[in-house]
Amino acid sequence: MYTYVTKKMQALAILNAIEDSSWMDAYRISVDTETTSLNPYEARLLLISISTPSDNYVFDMTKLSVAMFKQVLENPHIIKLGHNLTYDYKIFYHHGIALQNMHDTMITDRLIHAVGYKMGFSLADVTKRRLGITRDKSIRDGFINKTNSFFSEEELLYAAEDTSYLHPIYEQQMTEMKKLGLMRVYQLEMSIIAPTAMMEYTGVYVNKDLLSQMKHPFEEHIRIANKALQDLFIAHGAADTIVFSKDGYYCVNTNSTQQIKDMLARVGVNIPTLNVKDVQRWELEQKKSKKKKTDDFSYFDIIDDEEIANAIDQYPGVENKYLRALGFLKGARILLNTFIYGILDRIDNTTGRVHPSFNSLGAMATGRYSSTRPNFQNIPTDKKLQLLGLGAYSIRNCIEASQGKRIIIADFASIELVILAALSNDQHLLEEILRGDVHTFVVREVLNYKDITPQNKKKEPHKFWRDAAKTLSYGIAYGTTGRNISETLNVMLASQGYKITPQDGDALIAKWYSLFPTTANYLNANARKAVLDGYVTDAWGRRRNWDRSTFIDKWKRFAAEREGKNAGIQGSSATMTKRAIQLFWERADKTKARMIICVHDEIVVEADEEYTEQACALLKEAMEQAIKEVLPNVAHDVGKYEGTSVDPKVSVRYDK
DNA sequence: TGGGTTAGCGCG
DNA sequence: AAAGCGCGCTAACCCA
Repeated sequence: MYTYVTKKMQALAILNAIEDSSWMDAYRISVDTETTSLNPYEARLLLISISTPSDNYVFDMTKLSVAMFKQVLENPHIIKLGHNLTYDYKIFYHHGIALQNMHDTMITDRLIHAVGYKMGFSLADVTKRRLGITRDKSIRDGFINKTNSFFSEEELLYAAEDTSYLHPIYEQQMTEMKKLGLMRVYQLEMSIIAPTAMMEYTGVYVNKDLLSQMKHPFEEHIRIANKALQDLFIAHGAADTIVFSKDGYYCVNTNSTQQIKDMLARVGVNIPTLNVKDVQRWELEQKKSKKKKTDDFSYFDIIDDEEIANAIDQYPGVENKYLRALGFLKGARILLNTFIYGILDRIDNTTGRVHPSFNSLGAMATGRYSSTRPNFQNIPTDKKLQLLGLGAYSIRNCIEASQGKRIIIADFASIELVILAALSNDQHLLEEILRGDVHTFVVREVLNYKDITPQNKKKEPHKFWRDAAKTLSYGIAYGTTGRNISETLNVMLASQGYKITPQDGDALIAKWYSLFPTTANYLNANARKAVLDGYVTDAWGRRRNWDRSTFIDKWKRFAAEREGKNAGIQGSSATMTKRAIQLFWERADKTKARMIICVHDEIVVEADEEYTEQACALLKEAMEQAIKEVLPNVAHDVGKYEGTSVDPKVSVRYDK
């Protein structure tokens, strides 16, 4: 049963009645919008569906004005239920309405489930799972690009049902969250819907011309590296057929892992996989068995462009010259296709900006944000471009503050070890991190390299050891194994002439654990908890869950142990960032400063030039307060030491 | 032809 | 045989 509302007087009467109910404790309505587009700048509002706990209304927005909804939707005493409210927030904001007091049934279900495997969270999925009702999504899809203003009985009923289901879903969710101790993180998640929606709505200014200028040099690098590989395979007799086209000739599609592996086998390089990690593993084996070289040639003999030949020659990671050229080619290709064409294609026609989606529980197992279309959490650093011999260009520098504004970048510097130490309440580790230099300590005590001092730690060869110590400590926070850490360290320390066996790796982890037994206990306890209880929690009670029935497979169990060690750390880090986002949202002038990107432990804000100083201060304050609230046992030290102080940087672009 | 998966690589 | 955590995107590949 629902009421189809087309007349202004009728609509006002209904909205007034809802407003009158707001004196009730925790009075709630559910809200949904049907629009012609998912882009808030283009979307035409077709229907607004509202359900109270007892009645369903479908408002025909082709006949009614959205302004009359302002009072109800902004009323802080009325809870607004919705599925994926980030979207509805943007739609209403575009019409001058800022939703208040939201309960998002999609985010809440993600929070409750929080598992490491793929699960559906569309309204249809949640309705099916919780109420056993199957929904036909095709009716909803019919609203997109709708040109007329006639609504069928079926469409109206569908809209009304959608909102009516949200009430029983809400009741289930609240009961479950209270039982699971999730209320604190739930409040946090709901409070960042608005800043998340506004981050998407605001978008990021990208200098189109600057980014476009990068196409040609990247294409040249790719063309030359590709030609070099073709020539090599042909010269070494690996080519069956050579195809000639207007762009030159080729014997293999260098994009195809399968074809490349076949070609490599023909020139004597028999390798199972081509990713860097496996290649490094394979190369170590080759060295051990003293196989004779199959790549006895120079890039300078086959590549005319000296600079590119040199860049490939210097490209780090792997030794074998076929594989190195291939790695170089793949690196250049991903940058061109994903980040240059990919971002250019996403510049919005209406705003001239790029509007990525930020999914506040995209990393649904851990609590971190994810970013899509495009992903703004994996923009290459300038170092990557330098390695490709393209250091004259920068993708990050194409992301600019718009006219009269500034970009502010602030991150929690190396917060994960602080979190690990604080969660473990390991006074010794905290002491080393906060008042000393834990990596230098690990160099001396675990790696047994004694020449390092606080003064020379940034100079070679001491820096090598410090980097290795850093890798070991972070590896431990990720639940690394002896075998893995030995391989990683072998690559890092190869130039120093050191070799580490998997057994040595085990010994390093054991030594690290023996120096910080309290932290070791925390990590091992969480590994056990993941397996025995099927969940672990972060500092504010955020849970990550595992399906314990899979643990009869010991490899699944081992994976859960590693994940269990890391989940509390990564979850707490996400909680900290989100708390900072909320505090900044509460305190900053939203018309003068807005978050535009969030990369896990980094918050990027675009602010009016004259408001920059104040925005920096507010951001620093919000982030440092977040550290204190998430890690109360280090609150006393916050702001005093490198690991617990935040130092926002101001620029006209996203440079880091 | 179209959807789902895999391999590889970008970031924290 | 499987072995560091968390993500998303592109091209190739696989199958219907």
